[in-house]
Amino acid sequence: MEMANSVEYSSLLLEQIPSSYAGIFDMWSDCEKGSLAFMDLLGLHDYDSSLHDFQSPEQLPVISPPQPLSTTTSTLHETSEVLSLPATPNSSSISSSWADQHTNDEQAINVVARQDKEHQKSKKQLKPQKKNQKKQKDIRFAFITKSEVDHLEDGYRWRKYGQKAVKNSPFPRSYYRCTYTTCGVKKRVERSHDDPTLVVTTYEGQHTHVNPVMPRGNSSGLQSSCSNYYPSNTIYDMKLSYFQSLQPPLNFGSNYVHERGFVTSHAASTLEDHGLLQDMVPSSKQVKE
DNA sequence: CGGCTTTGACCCGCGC
DNA sequence: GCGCGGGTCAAAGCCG
Repeated sequence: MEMANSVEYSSLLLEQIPSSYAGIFDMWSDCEKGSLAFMDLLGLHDYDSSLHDFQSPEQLPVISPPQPLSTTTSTLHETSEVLSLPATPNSSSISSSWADQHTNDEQAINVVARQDKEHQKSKKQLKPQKKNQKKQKDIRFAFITKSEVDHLEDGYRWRKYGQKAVKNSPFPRSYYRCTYTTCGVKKRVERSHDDPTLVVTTYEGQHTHVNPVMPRGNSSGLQSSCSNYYPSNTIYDMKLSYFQSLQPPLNFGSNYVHERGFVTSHAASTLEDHGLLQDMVPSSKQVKE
């Protein structure tokens, strides 16, 4: 029943993903409405009992990374440029920089979305507070990244607060919390035991603040709509960018796209000068639209 | 010294 | 009721 809906929903969204979409692997629903769907990846292993109820990884459409994303360090640095990272990404306050972390890594993979009905049967509820928080809007999404580093830089600052061994997996799961005082966003990071090169990152909650790392110039629409908690680049960006391509209501100008260093399939068709971005843009042949 | 990671202990839900 | 597994806490240690 519920599950059926979830699957449907997932399929629906998946269909909208350009197979060549550069690096975006999940979707974020309208943040304004607070109707965010819960995005999860499936089938990696028992990574979350609430996540693996619909497909095996083999069944998932794999989104091929754009060609230029090679595994070399240089390319990855290039990538970081493409993503318009801050000039000083290696801020000591950040657990690790994009460049550092992406040494040798590649881009990600695929995604499946679904509503997280189950998350409510959530875990620990030490305080009523938490209980409520959980029940309210547990925005959650996940994505798989092919990377040698576990903790991918997403522009926010995270503090690790736990690590647990995962059943049936040699790889532990790490728990991070956003360091911003009033922000309760968490994220879990773990490796797939099926394919150790895959890293599953699950975000939980919404940031209630601006990206501390990248107070980038206000680029329009997104600010107003997804406002303060959108990160400046990388994964969140990709996510948002992708979502933009699906749902135009947000004012997502080409400037923004360009500046952000990420081009959705939608935007790509309208942009002429991508510069390095071209590396991230799927060739027209690949774009299914 | 502040911020972060590590890690064992603890809590809780769930299945048997 | 008990054991297991997942999630969190918090003290201790590390590091710049």
